[in-house]
Amino acid sequence: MVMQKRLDYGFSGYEVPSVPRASRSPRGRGKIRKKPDSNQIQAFDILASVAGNLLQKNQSSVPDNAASAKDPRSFSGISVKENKQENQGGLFKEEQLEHGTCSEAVSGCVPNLQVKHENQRVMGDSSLHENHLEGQGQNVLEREDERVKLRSTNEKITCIKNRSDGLIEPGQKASKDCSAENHVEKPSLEARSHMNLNSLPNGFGTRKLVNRDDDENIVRCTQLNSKNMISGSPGSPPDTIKVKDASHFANDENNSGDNSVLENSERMYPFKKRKFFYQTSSSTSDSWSHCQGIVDSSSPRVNGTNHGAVIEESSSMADQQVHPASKGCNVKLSIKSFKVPELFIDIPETATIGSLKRTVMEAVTSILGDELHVGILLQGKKIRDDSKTLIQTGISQDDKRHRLGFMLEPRHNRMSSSYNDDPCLLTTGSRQKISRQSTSLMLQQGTYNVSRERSTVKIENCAEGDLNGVSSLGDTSANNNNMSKCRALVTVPAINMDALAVVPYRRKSGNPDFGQRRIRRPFSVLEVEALVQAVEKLGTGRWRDVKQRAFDNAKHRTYVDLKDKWKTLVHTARISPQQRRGEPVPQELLDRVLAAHAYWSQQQCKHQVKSM
DNA sequence: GTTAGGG
DNA sequence: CCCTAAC
Repeated sequence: MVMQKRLDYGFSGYEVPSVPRASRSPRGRGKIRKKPDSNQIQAFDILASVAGNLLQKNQSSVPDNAASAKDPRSFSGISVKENKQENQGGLFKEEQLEHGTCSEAVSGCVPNLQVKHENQRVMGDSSLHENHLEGQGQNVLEREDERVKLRSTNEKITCIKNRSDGLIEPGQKASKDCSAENHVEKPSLEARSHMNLNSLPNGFGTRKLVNRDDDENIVRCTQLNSKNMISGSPGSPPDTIKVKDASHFANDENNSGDNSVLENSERMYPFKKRKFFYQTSSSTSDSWSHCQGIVDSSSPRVNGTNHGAVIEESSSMADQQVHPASKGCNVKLSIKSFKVPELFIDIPETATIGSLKRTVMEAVTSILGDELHVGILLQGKKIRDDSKTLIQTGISQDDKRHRLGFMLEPRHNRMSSSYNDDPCLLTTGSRQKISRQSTSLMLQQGTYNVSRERSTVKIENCAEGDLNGVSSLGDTSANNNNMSKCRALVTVPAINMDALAVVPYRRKSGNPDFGQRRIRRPFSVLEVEALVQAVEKLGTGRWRDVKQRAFDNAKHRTYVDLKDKWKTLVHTARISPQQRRGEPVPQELLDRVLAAHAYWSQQQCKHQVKSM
């Protein structure tokens, strides 16, 4: 579907100047007040917080799967039996496509995270900058049973298949240093990556990385013929393009078209500001769908198979550890990595590594952006009794291999009940699946145009990031091909934007005590376009209508959000491109913003004058 | 419940 | 995004 005709810059397309109710004169409404303290970190979970920082820093860091190879159950969310398969056995699947494919596990390691108990001192690198996706970390490829696993220490995911792309090939030997097995079960999450929509030329093949979760954590890399992507010529391999969170955000049916929006996401979530709240929610279901953290004894390197997957006390401490009785001995833990749900990524071959990183990061941050609970696993078992001391639990003992694991569990995992306004609302049936893997959105290869079949896209994910629905702009440009076809594995009947845009947290329903700030969800270019279009038509001051018209299905976008976005767009349009941040908004859109803004401002003035 | 604005 | 006065 195409995004709607572009409006002429003329104002002919504007609707009759309906001045907003009671022409609001510049009455100073807002008032200055002290900023809420709500931001204070509340009962927090240092682990979560640290993890957030780390992620923030390493934008694309992907958690390491490695972990508990021994205890697959730790990840979970998924059925236990699946877990039992353990790694080696076939968790990786390879899929071949006509044009070649490859499967790989994608995993990344979060930089070492060290947590010192007692004093809660966090060591380790926590200073990451915000936008540098590149450059850190090294990719490690491992080959296993003909399957290639890719692991990255920091944030890279490499698609191994085509040489043409210059990526590492499976056969190539890559340095490996990361843990080897990580096939633990994890929830799957799909992340669509539409990389720079604007910058990608049309018609490029798309590479798809799929990390599947079902029982296997695998990532498939599929190459598509560029031609196919574009035209979808018959006989061509099915496009496996995925839609990111498949969220279509708004569709204005009336507007001749849908305003579907593709979301580009290239932004990072502001973990800096994010707060993690400790949730006591009881259900620590066995499904740790989100992330699992693995604490590893300090040293990064591991042996053969378990690189860093297991947690140990830091060696330094280990030596000192005395028996349980000894008090006063701090336990140092180094969380080597947190595991995240599987990621499903489709990305054009032409996308840059940076884009890929961003995409992955986005997916990861989306997951982590949720309200999290930290779960502790000791030798595969979840420790639920929060009142136990480390010593009692055995963590402080000198056993060097505690296999202590940290997991980040999204709150909504357990839910099932209150999902009212939660986007995650899916039908019961689908919910079941969801509960199984709360964070995953899986799309299956298929050939269909997302834009039209949105309703069938399914999602199970908690990603908050941008999940707005998106549909390809038919003609607009480079984006078209990107996501021309995708199908969700799990399908939920008619999902609405919400479903697509799964927002993990429930703000008000949960613990009222902790009003959590909503996660930041930058507007995608498509959303901006939809907004602009609506405002052009309706004018400023009718945000509710704008919302209804263009973002009706995007529950996560309130009219206030739209109003705010418009405000920022106007501001953005007025500043120099160099000063703009975030995902670039096409100048053309900004021009429209200014034009519409000027027009409606004028209308408002006229109206006011008239009424005087 | 909306809108407008400052934070 | 949040918060809230003013509607």
